[in-house]
Amino acid sequence: MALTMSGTSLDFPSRLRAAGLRPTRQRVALARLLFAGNHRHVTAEGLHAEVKASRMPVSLATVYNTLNQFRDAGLLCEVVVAPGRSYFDTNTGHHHHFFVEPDGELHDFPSDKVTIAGLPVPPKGTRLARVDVIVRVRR
Amino acid sequence: MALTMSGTSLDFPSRLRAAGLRPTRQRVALARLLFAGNHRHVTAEGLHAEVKASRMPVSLATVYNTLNQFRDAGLLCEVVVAPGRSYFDTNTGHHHHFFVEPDGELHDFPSDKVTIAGLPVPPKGTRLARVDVIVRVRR
DNA sequence: TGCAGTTTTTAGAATTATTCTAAACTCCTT
DNA sequence: AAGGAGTTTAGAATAATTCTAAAAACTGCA
Repeated sequence: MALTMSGTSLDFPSRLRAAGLRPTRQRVALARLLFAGNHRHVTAEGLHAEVKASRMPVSLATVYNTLNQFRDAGLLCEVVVAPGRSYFDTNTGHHHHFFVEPDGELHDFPSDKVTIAGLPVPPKGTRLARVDVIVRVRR
Repeated sequence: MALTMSGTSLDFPSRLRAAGLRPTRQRVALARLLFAGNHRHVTAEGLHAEVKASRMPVSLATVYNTLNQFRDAGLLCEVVVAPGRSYFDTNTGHHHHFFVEPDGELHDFPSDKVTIAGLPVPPKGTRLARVDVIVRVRR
C-alpha cells in the first residue's frame, strides 16, 4: 500500500515519470523539497540554498533547469510580481496572490470566492490563457 | 495663452518642475517622447533606442534613472508582466492589462467596467496598495 | 551675466538573475 | 555490463539594471 497524503503521493520518482521527466537524484531531491509538505513559493536562489544544505546538493544551473521543466510539465506555476525575480508556486490550482512590499513575501489566496466581472474580450486572434490578480499591500 | 491638449500641457519643463524634477534637456526629451501623444508602454531599452535616433540622444543609464524618477514622481507606473523585463506605462489612472504572449505586447483596459468581488482582507499590519489584473492571452 | 554649489549626466564597470556550453556523468534498455 | 540518450555541472556568457566617479549643466544669488 502506498504512503499517501491529501491525494498526492510521496513517491516522487513515479510522479516525475508520470510528468514525463526522468527521476534523477537531483530532480527527486528538489521534488521532495517542493512537494512533500504544504504549498510553497520559491525562487531559484532560495531553493538552491536549501538543497545546498542537504546531503544531496544540486548545482544552481540544475535548479534553474528543473524549475523550468517542472513548470513546463505543469507541476509548478511561475509568478511574476517584481522586476527581476521569478517565483515558482507549487500551487497550480486556480488562485491569486498577495504580494507584500517591500519584503517580497508572496501569499496565495483561493480564487473560489473571487469574482471578476466586466473583463473585455481578448483582442482578435488571441485566446484567453490566464487571469492573474495580484493584490499588492504595504507594511 | 498656453498650448494645451486634453487637459495636460505640452510645457514639459513646467510639468517636470511641478513633479519636483529639474527640467534638464534629457528629461524634457524623454518626457516629450512619453507624454506628447497617446498613452504608451515602454521598456528602458526601447525608449533608449527611440531617443538615440533623435537629435538629443540620452545615455542608457539616464533613461533608467529617468524612468525610475518619473515612476517615483507618479508620472509613470511600472508594470511587471514577464520575468526579467519592466514596462513603464504612461497611463497612471486605474486600469488593467492585457498581455499578449509570446510577443510581449501590452495593452491597457480601463478598470471602470471591471468589478472584483470577494477579495480577502490584507494580512494584518498591511494596507492595500494596488490591485493588478493581468489578462494573459496567447495567439 | 558670472559664479558657486548642488544636481545630473555619462561611459563604463559592477551586479544580479538567468541561460548557455561542452565535458563528465547517470539512467534506462538491452 | 555496455551503449546511447538524457542530465548534471562548473564556469562562461548574456541580459537587464544599478553603481561609480568624473565631467557637465541647472539654479539661485551677487
